[in-house]
Amino acid sequence: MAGKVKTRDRILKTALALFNQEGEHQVSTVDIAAVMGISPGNLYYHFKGKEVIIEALYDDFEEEMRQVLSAPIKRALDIEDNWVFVYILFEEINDFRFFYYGLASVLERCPNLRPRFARLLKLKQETVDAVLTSLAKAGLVAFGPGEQAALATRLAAHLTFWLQYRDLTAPAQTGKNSGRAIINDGVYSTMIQIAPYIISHREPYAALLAEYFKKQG
Amino acid sequence: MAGKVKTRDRILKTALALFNQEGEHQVSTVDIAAVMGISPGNLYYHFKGKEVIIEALYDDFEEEMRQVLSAPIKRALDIEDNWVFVYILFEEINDFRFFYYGLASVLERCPNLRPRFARLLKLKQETVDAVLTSLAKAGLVAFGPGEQAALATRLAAHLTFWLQYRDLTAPAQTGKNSGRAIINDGVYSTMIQIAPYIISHREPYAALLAEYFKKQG
DNA sequence: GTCTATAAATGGATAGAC
DNA sequence: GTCTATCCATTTATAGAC
Repeated sequence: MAGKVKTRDRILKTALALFNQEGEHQVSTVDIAAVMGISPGNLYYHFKGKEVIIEALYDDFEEEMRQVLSAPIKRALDIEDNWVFVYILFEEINDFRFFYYGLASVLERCPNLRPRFARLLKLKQETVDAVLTSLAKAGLVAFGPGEQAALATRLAAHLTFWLQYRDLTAPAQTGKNSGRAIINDGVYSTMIQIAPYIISHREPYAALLAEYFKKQG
Repeated sequence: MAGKVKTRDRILKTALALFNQEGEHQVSTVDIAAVMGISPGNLYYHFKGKEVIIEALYDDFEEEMRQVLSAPIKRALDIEDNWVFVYILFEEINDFRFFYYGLASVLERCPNLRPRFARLLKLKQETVDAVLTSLAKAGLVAFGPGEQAALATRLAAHLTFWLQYRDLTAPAQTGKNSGRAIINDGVYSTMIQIAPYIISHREPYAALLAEYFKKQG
């Protein structure tokens, strides 16, 4: 009764897991049904097709992402808070990584997701920009003309393409907690891009970076 | 006789054009044959399948790319030379843009292209690093510890993902010379990332950037 | 080298019984 | 809500005639 999970939700959960594992366009609706042990017809009763499933998953993703991105708006973050913030951001992206690995495929299949994804990218960029502004106001960082906007743009792009980049440069780790390693690398490669602009407490920041780097080694 | 283009080459040329226009996985072998006005059977006589076509195209791309990337090794470049260098790099990428737009799809279909693409990315990064070294030696730029390597890495990634990023942020321009605009934006967004590290001739560089920006407006 | 015809395989989708 | 059975469309791939 109360513990019984609805088939609709099980479909979404299974689809997400399979998409993340194999890539969206390698997984058919029949595959999803087969893994769940239900019939394709049953699956089609709940979702008219694969597009609808993907869009439903995107709804979930966008909602969670917007929530995460609202954190720095609510209150200013110090450097360590930002560390955690970026970590959570990457965790969220990693949870729905099939969007990021197969971006082109997904947007081809679901063209109406394109403007939504673009808007989310813009929101990332604006959020990062706001964070940088608050860091600058706190006197921790300083930017030359245009540098802050450029950095915000770059970091938003970095968030978006990091998984693809990492997949290309590092061997595809199939290990247990390889997800952790990928996230850690992502956080590190993000934070190090801020380093050149730091004007006070440079040493603690460098130490933090070094320690973080050691932990993931 | 001498003017007669071999069918094999026409297939490659047509496939490349279609892939770039519509995206690789939207174009079937039948489509290619139809556009050329030959039969699918004939196409299969020349290429065993789509993979083989894609790999042949990648052979061409890699060869040209390696040639372009060898330029800065042969002789040191000044700032203006580098401008041209980056422009040619983006032109080359744009000529085979279907690899970059649908990277995940392509690598799923042709897994043996993955290590080759990864090696090419590494070569880009090493080349950029060499260019930065020569600029630093000429006293035009200066880097803190680790900054040069980080910048080289970022620029190589930028070259690789620029098309995807631009496609997401800017409306898909179907105009005549939209390719030019995309390339110009790519060059600009690359060169501006070097700006923070310039220590001499800052003004001429800024002027160059501004002028370039005006041209593409 | 090139064609026609057709096979084989897949993935998306629906109808109707239970 | 769920299943079985089936159909349709697309794409890849091959056989054999010209």
